[in-house]
Amino acid sequence: MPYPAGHRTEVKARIVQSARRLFNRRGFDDVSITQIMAGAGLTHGGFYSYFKSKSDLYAAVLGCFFTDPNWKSCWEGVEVDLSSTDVGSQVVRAYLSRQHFEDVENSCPMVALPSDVSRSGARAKRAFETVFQAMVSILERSSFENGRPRHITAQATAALCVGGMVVARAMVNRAIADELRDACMAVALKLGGWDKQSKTRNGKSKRLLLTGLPSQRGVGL
Amino acid sequence: MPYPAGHRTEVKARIVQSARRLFNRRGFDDVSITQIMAGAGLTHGGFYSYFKSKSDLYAAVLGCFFTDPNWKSCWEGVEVDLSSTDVGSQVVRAYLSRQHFEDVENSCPMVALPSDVSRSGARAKRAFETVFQAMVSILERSSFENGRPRHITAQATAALCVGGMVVARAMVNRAIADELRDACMAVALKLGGWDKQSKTRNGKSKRLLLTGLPSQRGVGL
DNA sequence: TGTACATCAGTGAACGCGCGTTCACTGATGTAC
DNA sequence: TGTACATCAGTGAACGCGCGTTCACTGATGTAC
Repeated sequence: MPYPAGHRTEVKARIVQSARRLFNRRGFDDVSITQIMAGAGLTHGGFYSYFKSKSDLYAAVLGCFFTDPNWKSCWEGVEVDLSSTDVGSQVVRAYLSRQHFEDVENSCPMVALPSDVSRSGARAKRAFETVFQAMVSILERSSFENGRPRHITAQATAALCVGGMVVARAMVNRAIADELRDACMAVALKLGGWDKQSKTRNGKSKRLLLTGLPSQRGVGL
Repeated sequence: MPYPAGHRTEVKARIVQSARRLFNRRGFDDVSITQIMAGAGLTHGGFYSYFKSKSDLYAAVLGCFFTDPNWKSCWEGVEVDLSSTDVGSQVVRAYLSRQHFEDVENSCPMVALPSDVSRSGARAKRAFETVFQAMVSILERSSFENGRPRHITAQATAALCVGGMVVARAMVNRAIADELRDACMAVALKLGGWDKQSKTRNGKSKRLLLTGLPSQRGVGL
């Protein structure tokens, strides 16, 4: 066999990563295969030995947001302790953070690509749905509110986080966008009952990769 | 002067309407000028006597969602009484309704195009921001909650409505999407304090055109 | 009322361009002896 | 260790296509007399 085993797998992952960054920034149509391959250090010709078509890659990219365990980094400095009882609180804070707002390339795809997914096929939508459900289930488990079925509150909280970010990113005025993020964060924390708690519990905190939520051991659905 | 005065204005509006429907359904890049002009009953060649470029039209479309007072119809049967004290409640219900969910073509652009706007220029973002702020101000004025500054709650409620719809549209499973809409509606009504009220007050109800909120007399900002 | 005319809204052929996709080829790799 | 070889990952020229955009033209319109 020429070339070491796993070589193709590694290159394919590089292509997907490049595509993810470019799609997050510019959407599906505005990104060319030449650019994606260049981002992976290759030329366009080789593309079709890895993917059947551009749409195929698109679906793979959306799917990989939660199946690919090889995330390199995600929002440096935003740490979430997965074993803590208030993971929900930390997820909300991280999700609506300035860092997540600014880092479009490494953004959660639910924030960067919802419109594109709406117009896509079942495969992309299924990937989106799974990521969202995973987020809901994390919030649900660490929620403190009892007045209403937790599931309902958790669903709304997740929608509030995603919606707040989506809307904030579509604004011109930075100050207004910041204000909106803050408002959403305050209400989301209230909804989960995390506003009565101390902000953080210490302990060794693992970094939570929000774009890869469900692949985290013991967390996903 | 050949041709009646206002002829061009009327045709231009028709082009914008056609573009709006197509953009809502398929986004910016997947819609061609030929299709837009065909939707307005014309051929592609005439386009450039109305708009400088396709991007120019795009900005005009987003801007017109709130400046154009000539909306023909919007969600037949979904009625909102603008003079009622619980407009907020009605806006929330209409916004998260099954009808709005299904009618993609006549959808609020904040639901159909947020990702596209994020990647666009200042003009499109400014239009988006204005529509959102108008929604917030309606919710704020008819809110009943006093525990927290109303403005914060109103911002979050608006983000929740938009976010719930955006996420619901990006899902495969209809039942899950419906459940999400319901959850968001329940929480949004609670946030505004509208859950303690009777559902509707009667009176002559005007139809509220949600995509054109700010242009409604006495309502917008 | 009828005819000649000027205007200009809309037409459709044509353009260049960049894209997705294909494919014959290259040359770096690990293997066999 | 060295040489010949088979494999195949990656290259880049080439393709057809549809797009945005341009422009010389057509023909319907309202006006002038």
